[in-house]
Amino acid sequence: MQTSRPSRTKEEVVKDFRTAEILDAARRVIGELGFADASMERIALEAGVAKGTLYRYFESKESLLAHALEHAHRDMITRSRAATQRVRAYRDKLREAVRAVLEYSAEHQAFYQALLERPDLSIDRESVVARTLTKNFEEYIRFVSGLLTRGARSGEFRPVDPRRGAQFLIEIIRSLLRERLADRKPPDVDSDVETIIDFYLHGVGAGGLE
Amino acid sequence: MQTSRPSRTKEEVVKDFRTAEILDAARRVIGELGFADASMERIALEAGVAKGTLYRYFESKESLLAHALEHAHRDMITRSRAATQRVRAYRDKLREAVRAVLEYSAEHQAFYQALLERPDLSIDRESVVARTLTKNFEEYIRFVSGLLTRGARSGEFRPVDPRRGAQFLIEIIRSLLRERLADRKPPDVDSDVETIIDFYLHGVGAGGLE
Amino acid sequence: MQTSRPSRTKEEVVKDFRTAEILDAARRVIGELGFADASMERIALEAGVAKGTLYRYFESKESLLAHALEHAHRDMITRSRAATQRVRAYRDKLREAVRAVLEYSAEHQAFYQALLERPDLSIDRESVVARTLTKNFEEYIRFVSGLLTRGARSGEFRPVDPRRGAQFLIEIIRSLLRERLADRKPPDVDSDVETIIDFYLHGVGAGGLE
Amino acid sequence: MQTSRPSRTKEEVVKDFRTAEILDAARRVIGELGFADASMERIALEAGVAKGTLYRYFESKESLLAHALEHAHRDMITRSRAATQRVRAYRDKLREAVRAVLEYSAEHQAFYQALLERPDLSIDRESVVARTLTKNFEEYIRFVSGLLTRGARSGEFRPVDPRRGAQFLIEIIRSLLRERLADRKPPDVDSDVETIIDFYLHGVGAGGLE
DNA sequence: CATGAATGAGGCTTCATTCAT
DNA sequence: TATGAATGAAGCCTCATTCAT
Repeated sequence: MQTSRPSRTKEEVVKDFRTAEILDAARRVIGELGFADASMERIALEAGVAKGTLYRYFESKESLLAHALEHAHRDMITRSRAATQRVRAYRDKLREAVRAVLEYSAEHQAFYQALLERPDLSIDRESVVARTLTKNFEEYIRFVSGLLTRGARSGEFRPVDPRRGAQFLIEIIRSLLRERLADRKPPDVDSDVETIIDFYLHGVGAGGLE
Repeated sequence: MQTSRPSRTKEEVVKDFRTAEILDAARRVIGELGFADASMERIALEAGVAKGTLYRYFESKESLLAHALEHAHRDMITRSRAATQRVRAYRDKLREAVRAVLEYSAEHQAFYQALLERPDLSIDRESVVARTLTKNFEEYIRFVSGLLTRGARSGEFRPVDPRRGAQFLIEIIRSLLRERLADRKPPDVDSDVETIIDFYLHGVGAGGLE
Repeated sequence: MQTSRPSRTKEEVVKDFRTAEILDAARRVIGELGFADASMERIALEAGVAKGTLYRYFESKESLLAHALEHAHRDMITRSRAATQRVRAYRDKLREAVRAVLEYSAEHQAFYQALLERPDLSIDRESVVARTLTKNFEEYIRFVSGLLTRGARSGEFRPVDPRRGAQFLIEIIRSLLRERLADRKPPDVDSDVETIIDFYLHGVGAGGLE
Repeated sequence: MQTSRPSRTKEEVVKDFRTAEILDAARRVIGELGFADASMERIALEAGVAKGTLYRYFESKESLLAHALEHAHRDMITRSRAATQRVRAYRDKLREAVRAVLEYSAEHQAFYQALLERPDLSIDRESVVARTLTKNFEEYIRFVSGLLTRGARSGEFRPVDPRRGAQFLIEIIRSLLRERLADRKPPDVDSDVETIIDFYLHGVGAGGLE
């Protein structure tokens, strides 16, 4: 009467569930305290498990943090891709990608900064966390620069170096994100999306010859 | 013929020299290992002094790091201001400010990132270091937004929110900086300056209606 | 037949046992080296645990020392009270209180001095340890001066200032204690008790007019 | 014209003067902060000399503290002896000795406690300081017990163990001293002298049989 | 002789990791 | 498998002592 041998045993399901719980807890703790003060103790507390349990799911703190980043990154990039597919024009795709990021961040608060973070002063540069950040960052860069490349081909964008262009967009988003996170009552997402897109498309120049 | 105003005793000169040596050592260590792993032990080693000696010059690790940031920030902003005064047009002022930052960073490598850094995931958010970063960042924001405001009045720039505009520029510079720092052989500064200015003034839009 | 109220889990029992072990180790170390040289390292060694373990039981060195004092003080005052209740006459109560102290100290050696110690030259005067000493000392003062007051009312004692009288008794005890502790073979307790009581009741005067 | 070769050269006089200055400074610092917090830095500051200078006069911190104790002890015992010689009766001698101590302590405040201090919890027991304290204490004990012995021979005192009797007196004095030092406005010396002498001669007993 | 900058041993405390239950 | 007590390396800081000037 048992269901036809599921591809995953009950143990595996439980394990995956716990893993996700822990990663979420890590996300919350990092968001609240920052990387530097996110201790295993605190993460365990937040996850409602014992400290030792964390080591049954992750081999080290480094690994746990790296997975937490990866986890959130997956979430975010999935949303971004989905959002861009709902519209046609590349300007609109860009707009929706920006909106997806801002919305995601609104849900996950401060932690989110780390997603677009690069290997930074704060983190041991040889570390797994650093490599994960770099990898995630690169993936997002490729995603955005893909939009730019195809948008340039379609004539909607100037033919700028797409990698550079993508980087710039990401930085601008992060900058605005930071403000939003600092604000107790940030403006609504739409208005910030427009600010970014307007600036990103037209720059600050008055339009005359340079 | 010698001036009768010694103004600084030999001891003061020596003290200032040592202070600068330590700050430079700190700058190198932070550049190499990041904030999180910059220990007093390591800084002392780099400076060629004993651990205890650091405490003759700075009352705590926090204070030392904060001063290292401040020290570099002063250098950089001084250069930026000077550079902008050598030219008239606001677009040129902007260009020279960007160049000053890139050049300064070329000399001080990775540490430099911290200068434009804001209180970040890596750093205890209540700390003196965090406050110093915020202060420095705010000062640079005011400097750039001053340029934007006056440039807008002169008709060279669109009337965007100057604080936002300044933030965006700084983020773009940081983004490029990061690439330069990662590159073993970064392109020459002029070319990167043009990339930034071009993007910053015109955006990536093709120019049609949005 | 067994009680159904476990009241304390096995973990709590173990915890209490360890706590007591550590406090005893601290007591020995303080007794051996004095407060000033009682380091956490040394206490951990004496207790047979790692340095870090101490911090699972006490939040700081101060707290550990303060609890060690408190721990021993509780022991001692409990015994003193019990001893005084076994006899009627106030002179006898006094005698038994003195005996309790001397006996207790015989068991706990040098550390014991600290129990009757007041915030002293050796200890940071604002510290928790200092406050604990003061508190303990005051409690003992009240206990003794209670005996004096009631004994005076019963006509057994002269109506001296009871607080002063209590202080004097404690100091006399301490003085004798010190000798006992210094001696490898102190005289038996009874004889010292009589010495104290005799002196305390009659003074050194020959009895004529002053 | 120079005075006929003084027994001490000018250098020696200066040296002795400096030595005394430093010892006084140490006395003040110990009185203010206690032994545990009396650092060489602080003593040098108080004495108005450089830290290194202290080591020209004393070979170590230990030695300096021991000499400071010795120095103050000499002062005090000299006064006590002188005071006892101004009167005949042993009860009066005792009274004057007590008064000398209280008066001396009024001048030198908290530091004074250390004079009657015995090797204590606070101090490394093998140390020079500990040995100095013991020595000083013993000397004072001998002084007082001499009074008691001779007073007993003259019939003024009961024939108690003179060493014990001396100890008890010293402890009683210390106890009162402590109160005086804690009080912002201690009662006048005379009244405390009488309290001590009254208690010391007659005890607290009501006079009936024990 | 005097100075005070420099030293470095040693003290307190934190926290990632291990392991017996 | 989960726990959390125990561990000890490593970090920050203090201060007695030394020594070049």
